[in-house]
Amino acid sequence: MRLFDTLSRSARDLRPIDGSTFRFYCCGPTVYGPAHIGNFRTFVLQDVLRRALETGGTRTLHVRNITDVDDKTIRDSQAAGQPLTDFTRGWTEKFHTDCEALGLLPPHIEPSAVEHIPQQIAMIETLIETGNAYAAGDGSVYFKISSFPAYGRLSHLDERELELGKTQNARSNSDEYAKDSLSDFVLWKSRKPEDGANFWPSPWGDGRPGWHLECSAMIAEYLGDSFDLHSGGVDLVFPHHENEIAQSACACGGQFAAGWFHIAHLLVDGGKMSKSLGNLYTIADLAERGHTPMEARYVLIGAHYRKPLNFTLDSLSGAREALAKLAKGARNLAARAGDSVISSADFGPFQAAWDSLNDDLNTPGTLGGLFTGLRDSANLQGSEAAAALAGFNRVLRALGLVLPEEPGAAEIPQEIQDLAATRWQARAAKNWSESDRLRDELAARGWQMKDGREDYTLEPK
RNA sequence: GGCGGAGUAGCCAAGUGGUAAGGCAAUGGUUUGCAAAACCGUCAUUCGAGGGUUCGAUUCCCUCCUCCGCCUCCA
Repeated sequence: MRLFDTLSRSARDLRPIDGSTFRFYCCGPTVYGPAHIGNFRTFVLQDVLRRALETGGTRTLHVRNITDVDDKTIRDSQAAGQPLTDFTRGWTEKFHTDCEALGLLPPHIEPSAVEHIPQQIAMIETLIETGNAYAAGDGSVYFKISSFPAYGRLSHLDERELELGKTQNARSNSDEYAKDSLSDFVLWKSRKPEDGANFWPSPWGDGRPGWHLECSAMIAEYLGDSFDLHSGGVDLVFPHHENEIAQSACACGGQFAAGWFHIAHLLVDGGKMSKSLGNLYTIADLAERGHTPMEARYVLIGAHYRKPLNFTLDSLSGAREALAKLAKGARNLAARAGDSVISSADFGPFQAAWDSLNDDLNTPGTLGGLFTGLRDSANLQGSEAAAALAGFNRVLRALGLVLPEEPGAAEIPQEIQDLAATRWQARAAKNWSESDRLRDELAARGWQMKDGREDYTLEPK
């Protein structure tokens, strides 16, 4: 597996640095509302990466956090009149439901920020001891950027116009007086009235951890000072991941993340997604429009992760047809395979699809490879068909796609079956008007009758 | 303004220094009482615009246009 690394700006082979398990961390959701499809683009691509590694025989350790204490969770929990933990638990459960629907493998470890306050305080103490952080007069603690010369490497700060402190001058910020440098970022936020009951005691007084610190502390707890890959949406490159590097390098030593995997943003109808434009979709929103989570997953992997993806509702309909076509192809292949035993473990006609996936996670190329692979295996029989089907299924699992099943007769309501039978008789009697009327009635009830030469089938529309 | 990314058929979207995968939609045919479904076909002389390098560029270089993201707590 080769993957583009944000830090070195080059594709690198992914091999576990400990020689056995590929350990990676993903910045998880802030649980103050339902996650939207833009969030899920990131989580789905991270899931595909994991599945591809595992399909290729690499063991993984996947850590993804839950951000359950920050400005937004505190603000909205109070607006909802709920204790913070009750509020975030509800949204965490909703997130898990959506993840399962989208076929995301649960992370091996899913730590939450509020459950790691002591670790965060300990990390701040270390940073103060090493001279990388300082307590300000108001009870907040800040990271001293000037103490870490490597600051800005990930986001190429030295190549940017941003002169630390300059752009902040015009900004009104009540904390400014307390910082040595305007660019220093907060590790511990002193308690404020609007925080309500959400504060914790610390050596610097009551308060709560800063957002950036949460990830660093949880990474140190579960992955140590060095691990294989850190991942998130592109918007996290600066300042979040830049700050994590500074905190962790100074507090823990080690190399921190050996590689960085950032997923580009999702656009809707060619523009930015936002609530005010009414184009911010959740999984529930799509379900209301009759689209399944698997259709959403297909769309989300339909573009390369480093390119913006233009999401449209039409693309979901296209995904439905594409998934149905894959399912049909797989059924045809299975029928030709019969009871044959698989004799080889390679990908056969789906080798190109597998190669695409391992070439910087080229998911659209992989999807194309599935269709061409099915086309190229159209004449395979017996064990050759069985081997091809095995390759197809391995690639499909690596993508995390689950194909729609053909509806069984048992799922069709009796009254629908009766209507269909009546129509079939009318049709046999060449009573075309009655036949067409019953066909329309079935359609109105959501069922499509497909006429065959000897028999018919019913499918939900 | 700085940094980063993107512009490929009606839509979504791969890819390559040697002449454009795949999906959706559309459309022709077979089939059908008519449809649908199914099956077999068709569907970019061209890759934002203009220059340059090259035997040859969509792919490399330059300029320009447009769009998106980040620039202190947004995946």
